[in-house]
Amino acid sequence: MARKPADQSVDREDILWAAAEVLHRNGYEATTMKDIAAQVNLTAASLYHHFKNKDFLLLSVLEVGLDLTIDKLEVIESSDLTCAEKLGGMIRSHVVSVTGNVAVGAAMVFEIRALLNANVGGKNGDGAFNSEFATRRKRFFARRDYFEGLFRNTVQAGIAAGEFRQVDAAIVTRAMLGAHNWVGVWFREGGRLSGAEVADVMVDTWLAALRV
Amino acid sequence: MARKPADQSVDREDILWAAAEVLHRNGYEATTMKDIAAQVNLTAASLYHHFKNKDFLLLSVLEVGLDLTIDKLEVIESSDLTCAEKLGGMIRSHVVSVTGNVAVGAAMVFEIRALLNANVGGKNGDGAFNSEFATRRKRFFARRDYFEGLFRNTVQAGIAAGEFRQVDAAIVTRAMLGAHNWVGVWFREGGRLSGAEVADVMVDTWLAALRV
DNA sequence: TCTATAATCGAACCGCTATTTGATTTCCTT
DNA sequence: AAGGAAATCAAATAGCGGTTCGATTATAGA
Repeated sequence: MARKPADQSVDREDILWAAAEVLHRNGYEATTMKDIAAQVNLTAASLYHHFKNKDFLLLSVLEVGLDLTIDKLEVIESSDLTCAEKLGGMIRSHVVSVTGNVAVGAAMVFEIRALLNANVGGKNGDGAFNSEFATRRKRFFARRDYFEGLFRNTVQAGIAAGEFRQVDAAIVTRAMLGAHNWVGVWFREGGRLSGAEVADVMVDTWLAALRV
Repeated sequence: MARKPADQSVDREDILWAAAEVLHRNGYEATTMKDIAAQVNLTAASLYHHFKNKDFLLLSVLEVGLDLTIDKLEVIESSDLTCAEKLGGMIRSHVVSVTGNVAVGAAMVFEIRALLNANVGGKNGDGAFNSEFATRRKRFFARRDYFEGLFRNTVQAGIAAGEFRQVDAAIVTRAMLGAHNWVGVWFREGGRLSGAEVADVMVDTWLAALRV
């Protein structure tokens, strides 16, 4: 009794982007599987062929977003630029990422709380799921710390090298990331500035804040 | 068939703080009326004597948080300090507010999307509710813009007065507010720094970023 | 003390949402 | 062409959550 399998041209990737978009718009809890499915012309039931359940889908979105961002940062970190040049590059890269894919950027920021609450309280004591989920979630948060560390270490190194003035690197780094994350909230394609231009302002601002 | 009306010592105010706290922990959609009620030893049904419904409760939390913050800022704005002094005071005030009541601070930031989605799509065409809600929501967003304007105008004035270097005031202001908002996410009472100390770092950072 | 009003509760209602299941269709490989 | 695997769907399930309702208790004023 199935009807219009139609396209059958939707893959895991498509669903991930669609989910990121809806998540950005509505937030995890307010996002229904139906919403996500509709975005790719599927029914909610079909999503379960691609993802174990809603929590895994969210986790996958976050993983992809974080991986993409980290990959670019690592290239910069392992270059032989000065700390100021490195930090500038990292800021630009991060902000461009956020403006380039607002959905993923915002999901990264706002849905992490949902990830924390997810799959605890053990509604389904389903060992297999919970175990894999717990592992991947833990790894995600570890990577998130690593991500923050990339920025913080660069700030710290710059201070040590005398390129930056003495500041509380941990706090300043978080201030920086907060500013970047917030971009995902207000940035709109087609506004006064492009993503790259916003990124330039950010680079300028933070290097000014740190200049000795 | 009612049982233990017990205390009867809970007022609207108590519920607001409780709601802010739960909201901060779980987010609007993941927060149930039962959760909020439990926080003040009530049942979900009882909340409806104090608030029309869940959306109004959220809105009230946001209104209170914003009002408190704006009140303090206005005092500073109408003083006769230099722009740098004003901006420093405003930053300190805002950050202290956020660290002092993380719940309200975070709710202000993270639950605004919920407010946007709330009460639209007209499940209940209930004219009275929807109309009052729409009005108050609109006013809330207007005040939110006003709040941002307080900072932006001070930055702008500082540039005009030659106290600050030439920057894109709109973007820098948003960067600033993003940094402050983010504090509500990571700050924990009893950590390495107090709220006031974090605020000091912020003031130092932003004045450094703007110094000519 | 008596009474009106406020605050509270338990229970029930209803809609919505994640998820499962079993059939059906499409697609790839041979 | 044929068969199996993959993708999709409709329908059903189960439970949760906001909200309403009527009854009960507390409280403040006359």
